[in-house]
Amino acid sequence: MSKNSISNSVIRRLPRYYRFLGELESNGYIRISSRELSEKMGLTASQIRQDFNCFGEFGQQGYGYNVSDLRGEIGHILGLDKLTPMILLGAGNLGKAIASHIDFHNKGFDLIGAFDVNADIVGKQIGELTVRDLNDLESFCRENKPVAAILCVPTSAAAKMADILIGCGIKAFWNFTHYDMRTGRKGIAVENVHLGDSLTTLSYGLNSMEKAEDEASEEK
Amino acid sequence: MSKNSISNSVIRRLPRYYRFLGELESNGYIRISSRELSEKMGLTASQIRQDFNCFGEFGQQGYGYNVSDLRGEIGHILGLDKLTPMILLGAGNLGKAIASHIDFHNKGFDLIGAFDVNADIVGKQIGELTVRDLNDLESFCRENKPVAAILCVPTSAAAKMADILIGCGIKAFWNFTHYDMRTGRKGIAVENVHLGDSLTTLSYGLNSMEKAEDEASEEK
DNA sequence: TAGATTGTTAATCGATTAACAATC
DNA sequence: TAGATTGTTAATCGATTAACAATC
Repeated sequence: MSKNSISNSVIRRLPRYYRFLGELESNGYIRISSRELSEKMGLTASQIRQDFNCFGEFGQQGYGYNVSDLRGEIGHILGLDKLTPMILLGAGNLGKAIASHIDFHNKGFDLIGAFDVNADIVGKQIGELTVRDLNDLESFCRENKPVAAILCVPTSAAAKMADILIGCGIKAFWNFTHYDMRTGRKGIAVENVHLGDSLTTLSYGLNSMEKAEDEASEEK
Repeated sequence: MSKNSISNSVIRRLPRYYRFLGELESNGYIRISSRELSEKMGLTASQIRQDFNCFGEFGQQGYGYNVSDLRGEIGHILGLDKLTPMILLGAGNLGKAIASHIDFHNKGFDLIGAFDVNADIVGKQIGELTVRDLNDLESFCRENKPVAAILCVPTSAAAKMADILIGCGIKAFWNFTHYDMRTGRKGIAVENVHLGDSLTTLSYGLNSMEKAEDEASEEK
């Protein structure tokens, strides 16, 4: 390994760095110091310097970081300077919305196909894509070699679908089902989204806040 | 505070515990030990016991945990035993999909309204809701007192929209825009989803895996 | 050169794991 | 009672913060 493996905490912050640096660049920033960036992002300057130094020396003492260069480096680390072919499984409400809402090219992917089992959906358009029958999946994969997949199928179908896709050569899953795909399978990258858990967390946040306020007001 | 504040790491695991316990319950489990649960969830038994003990003593020595009771306790901690009225802002592709895809009642929320500025969308149905004009937001809030909001508006409109909503009494935000809502504003709960960052993280995972494999094959 | 700011080491803090006494 | 498993304390591990020498 070139730089012995990066911790998950750091990786989770990289997309946000990339996003902020993009905004800074559009706002005309040429350089930025770790202190200034820390204020904008709500982190410490120390953490920012530590994070960047996992990957190399991107800054210059007495000057700071060149915004455009740094953004380029992080983009490269994230693999955004090439396009991985991706397919969508399940073109219902959610799948369709994801497919049309996300700027895939800016995230390092190219959405090249969409599949569903529902005869009412097959043949419909999603942007420039025509939804295909799931029966055509294998032949499509042989021909077009997609490497990544979006799972928007019903949770009950997720595990089986994942196995089929791995058989077709898929190596990365963006999983929107409630099925907990175990990350760390041999040579498979997984990103579980779990919107339901996210909303549940919000419920906790709201309720614990209200509880704290109630207790504060009782203390008078 | 009853049990001095719970760490974020624990909170993030709670929805997943709740989900797994629900599945166990439907599969007929009456009791489960921390060891058995740890194997199913891919955690350590120690961590599970530590987590639960943040909130009280839910188990019984020599026996384990009663699945249904434990699920109830965690549900209560998460605030799932009441319904917080919630509204949707932005009923485009993504907003519509979220609204129809999520089981709000099981996450402690009740979706009671949807709003958009687009005349083509206003008046359309999302499930049982009719999309309203954004101009009607304030009067709707005065009358129906929603407490939570889903932000599916364009990123450029997010900051202003959030301020308006706070003015209308909204206390919890489920934010799907790219605007980084700073969590920890006075009395406001925020859950940022950032689908784009999630996909970017997948790109990193895929690319770093491929790099590792390339290096491994060079080493022969 | 003097001032600024990085890269990096050391100190602190927090979260996870291990161990075991308490007890069902 | 004996066996099992919790609740909880102590040990370890990892991540964040602070400090400062290196250097632009």
